[in-house]
Amino acid sequence: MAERKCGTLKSTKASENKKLKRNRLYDAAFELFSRKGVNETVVDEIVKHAGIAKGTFYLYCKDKYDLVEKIILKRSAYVFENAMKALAEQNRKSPMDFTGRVIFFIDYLIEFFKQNSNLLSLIYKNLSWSLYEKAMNYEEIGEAKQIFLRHFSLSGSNAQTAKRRLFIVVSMVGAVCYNSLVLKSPYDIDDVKPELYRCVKKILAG
Amino acid sequence: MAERKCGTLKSTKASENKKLKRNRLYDAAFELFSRKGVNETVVDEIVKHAGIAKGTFYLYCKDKYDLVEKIILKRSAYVFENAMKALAEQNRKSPMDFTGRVIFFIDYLIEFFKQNSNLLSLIYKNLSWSLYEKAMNYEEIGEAKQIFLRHFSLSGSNAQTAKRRLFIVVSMVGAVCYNSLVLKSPYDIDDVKPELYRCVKKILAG
Amino acid sequence: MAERKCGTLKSTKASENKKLKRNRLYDAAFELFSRKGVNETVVDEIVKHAGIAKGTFYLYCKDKYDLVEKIILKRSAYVFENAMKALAEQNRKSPMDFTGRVIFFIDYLIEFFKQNSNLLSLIYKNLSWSLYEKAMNYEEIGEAKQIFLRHFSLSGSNAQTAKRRLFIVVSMVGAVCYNSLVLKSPYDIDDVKPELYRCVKKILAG
Amino acid sequence: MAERKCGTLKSTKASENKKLKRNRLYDAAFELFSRKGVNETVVDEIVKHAGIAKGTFYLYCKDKYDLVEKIILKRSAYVFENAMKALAEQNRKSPMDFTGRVIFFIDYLIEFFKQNSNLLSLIYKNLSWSLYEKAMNYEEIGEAKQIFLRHFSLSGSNAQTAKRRLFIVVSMVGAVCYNSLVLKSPYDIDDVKPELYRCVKKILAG
DNA sequence: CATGAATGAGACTTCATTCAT
DNA sequence: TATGAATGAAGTCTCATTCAT
Repeated sequence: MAERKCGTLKSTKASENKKLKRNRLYDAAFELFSRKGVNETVVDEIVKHAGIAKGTFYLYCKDKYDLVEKIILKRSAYVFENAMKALAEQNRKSPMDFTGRVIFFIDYLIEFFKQNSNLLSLIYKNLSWSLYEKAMNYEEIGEAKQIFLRHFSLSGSNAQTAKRRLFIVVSMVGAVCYNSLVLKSPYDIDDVKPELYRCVKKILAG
Repeated sequence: MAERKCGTLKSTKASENKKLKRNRLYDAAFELFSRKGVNETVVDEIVKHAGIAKGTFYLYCKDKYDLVEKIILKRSAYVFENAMKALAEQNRKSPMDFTGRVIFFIDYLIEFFKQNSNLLSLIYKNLSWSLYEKAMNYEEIGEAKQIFLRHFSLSGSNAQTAKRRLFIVVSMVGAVCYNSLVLKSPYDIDDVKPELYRCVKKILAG
Repeated sequence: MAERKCGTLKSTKASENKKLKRNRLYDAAFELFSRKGVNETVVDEIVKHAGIAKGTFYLYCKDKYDLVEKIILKRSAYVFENAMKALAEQNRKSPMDFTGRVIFFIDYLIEFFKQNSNLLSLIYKNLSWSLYEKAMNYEEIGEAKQIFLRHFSLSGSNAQTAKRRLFIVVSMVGAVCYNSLVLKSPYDIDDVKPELYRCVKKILAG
Repeated sequence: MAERKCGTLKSTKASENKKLKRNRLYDAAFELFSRKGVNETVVDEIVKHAGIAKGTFYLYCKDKYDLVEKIILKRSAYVFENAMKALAEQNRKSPMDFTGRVIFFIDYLIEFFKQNSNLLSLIYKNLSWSLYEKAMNYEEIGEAKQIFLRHFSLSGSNAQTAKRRLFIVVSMVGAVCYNSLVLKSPYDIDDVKPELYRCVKKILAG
């Protein structure tokens, strides 16, 4: 009887419980996907690490690949949000020109991925255009892109050129990071950084 | 006497047959790996397409992943060899400066991968530092790298900086091509090319 | 309330079902292992006979050889337990001296294996010292050994000698049974029995 | 032309060569069968070790199991022949009674198998009544059995009893050796020997 | 909502045997 | 007689997904 009264309370508790389970699932999956790769991680292992039943897995996602995308989007949004906040804060303290702001933003991401190369690896290995588009629909992520493009449109540049230039910068920085941090190429990211930023500046210089 | 002749003929026929089989295997596997991805391609399908028996598959490679590497290395060496030849030929006809030669080389590769984006996809999705090192041990591939670095050493630049600059250029070009040609991002490679080459020039300019 | 009852019922039903499946698996595997040998029995056949899916097989054992051991240990323990019970019962009805009890015990086993030579065959063909040790950790099996040794220690004999004598008796009886019942040597076990028991008595006589 | 003349010589050479190949095949197979077991040894490995081609394997035996039997019979005959010779020699030097001769013979075999437990293992693991009968048709092996039985018939004993007694002794000694030398039971053969010979004597004593 | 036993298609790989040379 | 590349049936085991409870 008491139980019936607590209907609302119960559902709240249940939904909290659900959220908790989802987080455990996401974290366990991320840890395994990063460490072993998506194909090499089996659902059995994920649910065991998450402490949930196998059937429950399919209550939270369509399949393993759907889960990868969800995790990537969630974590990427989080990083971008923080990067934007840090940029705003820094800019408030000591205003920077456009190139300075871009470099600051890139540097923030590089420093983050230096500590979280797992995530970078996961993103790169599961990249697709469809995922990229989904990401752009996230407010936290798409905003950065818009700011970049707006600068060029304000400075009277051709919008197409601006987009392509962004595309090249992102490709370049991403690839260099991936090679350095994930493929463990012999080029340490800290050694490459000066040269990399020099390149970014040159490209942006128009 | 007839017998002796037969002996030679025999072994020739057999080894020709063997070569033929290997090529059929490599081609069938490449077609499937490119079209469907390595993990999604099953050995059964490869051998059916190649018209060989399943057991024969394991006569030519340790397993599916060994085959991927063999195919990538073989095809990459082939492309690089041709690119080097074309560069030499073109340079003979109308000599170019260093930057011109680099751009020519890059352009040759881009044009090739435009027609063979399957190979580019296969390479990227199976890239690892170990594979990269194996590639560099191929005369046809490693040579291009050496030529690039030699230029910088001759021009009195710092060797470390030269290597890093090469690393950045390769990362950038590779990523742009991959995104354009494989991920089918909305940026057509031909539209991006001018901007891309402008970036390459700026980076090389020192 | 009804729900709570259901809960118990559910788990009972499920676990009963599970036990049933396991027994079907064990029985089918035993039948095939005995009739055709372990190596000649394929998992496909076992699961077909047991009426379970292939995957289910690996829910109950690591592999085919793990299953053999499990079956041998389970059945051996069962036989030994019954032999001990029969011995106790018989001794209660008409008490026997030590040698008499040993012969009774051996005779019980021989009569059992006469009807179940399949099991004897399976045991012998998959015998190893490690399996022997696992068997000795079974209460039902190890106990018989202890009783035998205790007799000698009580009668003041050397413990080492007792153990070796047991070892010889077990080896002898086992081999004679195996040759007679499994290898189908022309020596019928019933014809050899008198001579065999005479040997046992002589050996035990000290 | 010269070749044709040498017909006889050639065939001799060829047959010598053939014999050599057969020996290499037998020795390589024995080494592998002993070390890894018959089922775990693949034909490919045998021929590689023997330095012959795969197809040649089937020129010398029907299949792997046929080869095992051939090897066992050949080696067993060799051991028995030597044991008989040693017994005759020893008996000439200092004549022994029947039991003494049996023990000498057993001891010779045990000492041999102590150095060649591989062979004992191979024999036991591939024992069948049909193989036993083939062995008895070998002069070198069957003779020992006949001598044993003749003794009993001369001493007026029942022939059936004699055969059974032999059967029990052989079973007992064989099993004890197998357990000690092959299964590596904790009972060292040298420790068990005195007790074992005591048992043999008691059994033979009638 | 949650569970986890059961499923079974299908993956990879091995290897005894054949047969054209 | 000798070869060894080719065969392909047969083997073991995995794992995403379902569904009765």
